[in-house]
Amino acid sequence: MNKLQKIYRELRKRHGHPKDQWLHWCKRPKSKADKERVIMGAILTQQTNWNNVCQALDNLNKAGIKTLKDIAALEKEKRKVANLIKPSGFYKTKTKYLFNLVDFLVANYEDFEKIDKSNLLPLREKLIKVKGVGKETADAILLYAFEQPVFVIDQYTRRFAKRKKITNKFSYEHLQTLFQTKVKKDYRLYQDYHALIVIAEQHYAKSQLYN
DNA sequence: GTCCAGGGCCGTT
DNA sequence: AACGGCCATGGA
Repeated sequence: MNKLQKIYRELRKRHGHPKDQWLHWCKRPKSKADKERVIMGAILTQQTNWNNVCQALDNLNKAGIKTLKDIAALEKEKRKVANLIKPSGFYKTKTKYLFNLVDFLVANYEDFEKIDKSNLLPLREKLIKVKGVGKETADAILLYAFEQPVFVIDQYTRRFAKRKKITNKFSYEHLQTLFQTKVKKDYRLYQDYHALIVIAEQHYAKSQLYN
């Protein structure tokens, strides 16, 4: 058993199974609606705290905007969307990014639950070409919506890797390759592992608060 | 009032 | 390739 596998066991021992908890605020995305919400969240959460993202998603929901198609249909009323997502910050940029992504997905992957998952490699490249979608956002979409065994590298993962001295190189590629080669390729495991990293880092941050 | 949060783009070296 | 400025809100 390698180090990353041991760490996963320790995390499970200490924090239990993340169960349906994903990223502390949202259930493991199972239904198509959940997955579409995760896709919206992937843009809204860029450099933004979850409380603000929740408010934005809540605003969209209350306005009856629940699916990617709902957003795509508002092509002529982007201001409306912009106002609803204001709490998530950077709202003018994020409105553009959101429409870029939604337009791409609706046009090419509308029924993304039924597409051929044996040939998804090019999808990551296509996603990254969408203006506003970088590596992390693309990988979050692949892991949570397309259920691909892709390890998402974010600030929490980086801090965790540093704190645990998992490696001494922290580039996106290096960390991702590390996790993906040392941890069994299973999207559910990657989702759980990542959720546990977030939980662990939040615990750690709290414990450091009074030091 | 100040600081910062789960990125990504763009211009400059 | 690497770095810095920028985007904006709400909670601590």
